[in-house]
Amino acid sequence: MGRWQPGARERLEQAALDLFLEQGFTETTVPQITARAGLTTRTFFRHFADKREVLFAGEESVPERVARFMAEAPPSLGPMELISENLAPAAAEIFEGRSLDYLLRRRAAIDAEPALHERELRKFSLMSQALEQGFRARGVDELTAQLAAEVAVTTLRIAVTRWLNQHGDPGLPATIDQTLAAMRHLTNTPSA
Amino acid sequence: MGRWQPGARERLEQAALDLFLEQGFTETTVPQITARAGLTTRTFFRHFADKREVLFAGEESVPERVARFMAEAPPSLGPMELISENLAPAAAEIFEGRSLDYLLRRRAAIDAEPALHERELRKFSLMSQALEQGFRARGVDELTAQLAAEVAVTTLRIAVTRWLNQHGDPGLPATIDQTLAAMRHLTNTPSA
DNA sequence: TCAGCTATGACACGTCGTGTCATCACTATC
DNA sequence: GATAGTGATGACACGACGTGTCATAGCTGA
Repeated sequence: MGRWQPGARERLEQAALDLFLEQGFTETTVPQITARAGLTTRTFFRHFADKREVLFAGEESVPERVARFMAEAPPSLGPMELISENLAPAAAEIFEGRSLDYLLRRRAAIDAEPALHERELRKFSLMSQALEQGFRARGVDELTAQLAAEVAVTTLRIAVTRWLNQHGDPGLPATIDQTLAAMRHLTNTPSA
Repeated sequence: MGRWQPGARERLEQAALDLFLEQGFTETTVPQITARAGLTTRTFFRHFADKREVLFAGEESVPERVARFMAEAPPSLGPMELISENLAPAAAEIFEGRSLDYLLRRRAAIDAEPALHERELRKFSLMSQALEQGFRARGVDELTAQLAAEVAVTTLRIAVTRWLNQHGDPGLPATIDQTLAAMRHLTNTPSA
């Protein structure tokens, strides 16, 4: 078994997530994962750069999709307009094909392990960099582009967290809208 | 040399930063660092949890200082007021005792290595969690507390980056004020 | 049938990080 | 000023991570 069996990557992802939830990330060794998937250790590292990456596969294309998304938007839209109108559809595209159950299990594994949490922070950082580039390509000045990118990513991240915490109760678009509204309300509050 | 020589920790930090800048983080082995500092490998890991941590020592106390800071602020201040008035002094306290030259060298090392960048993202994440707790302790609702904490940390992070990129040219407080103003302007822009 | 390509297996190896115990230096107490 | 205690360090072994390298097995097309 294993050699030339299709879906090696998927089998590794499945086995890894199961084991991480069963006995923890640190306690799970790569040989354990590959044994369950019917492969060898060396093959694991041919599919994934490191042990954490098995939970983040297939997300490498998000930044470039973000860039394309922004390039196709009407040039007249300001940064906040762009975020308001396109954050929800972009998020939907990112999560398409992933079941809520998988997302919740994945979330549980990530929350239990600081190393995985760090990897997720990098994912959002990369997304923010792509957004910043997109804003700058639309003529936004550097500082505003940085801030707008961070606002978008932060809003998305918090909204997704809340959405998952409620087991997907209000839809993701509705949660995003709520979060964006709260962000506006917060920053529009007069200060001092 | 080494045994009972005072300042082992500082010697390790110095040697590590030098080597990271000379030949890169990955290419630098822990034995190389300890050899330059006149110690053994085992001692390195008694002072730092892992190889990255040598650049982040002494920052563990930031979250609790943030919590104290917020508990002592006048209860009447809203989240954005609190950020506006206290972000700059808090930042100044964090960076006290670190020379600009050290901060720039450290920045260069971190920017050159994704693993170090990830560690820095975790630092900001911890800071954000502390801020969120502080806001909640002041009676702010959960969503607003999350957002306010992220806004504060994002503003601080971008401001520090810009400040360092300009070699500390306008002072850090001025840069923070500029960044906060840009954030207000961005989110106050009418949308759609 | 054969040649070429790609994924996998097998093995060796360097580095990271930890557990464990002995040893050395500083300190306090008498 | 001798001695016991405390805390940092040295020395060694070891498991896990991740990589380099070559052989091998399966698929593909002529």
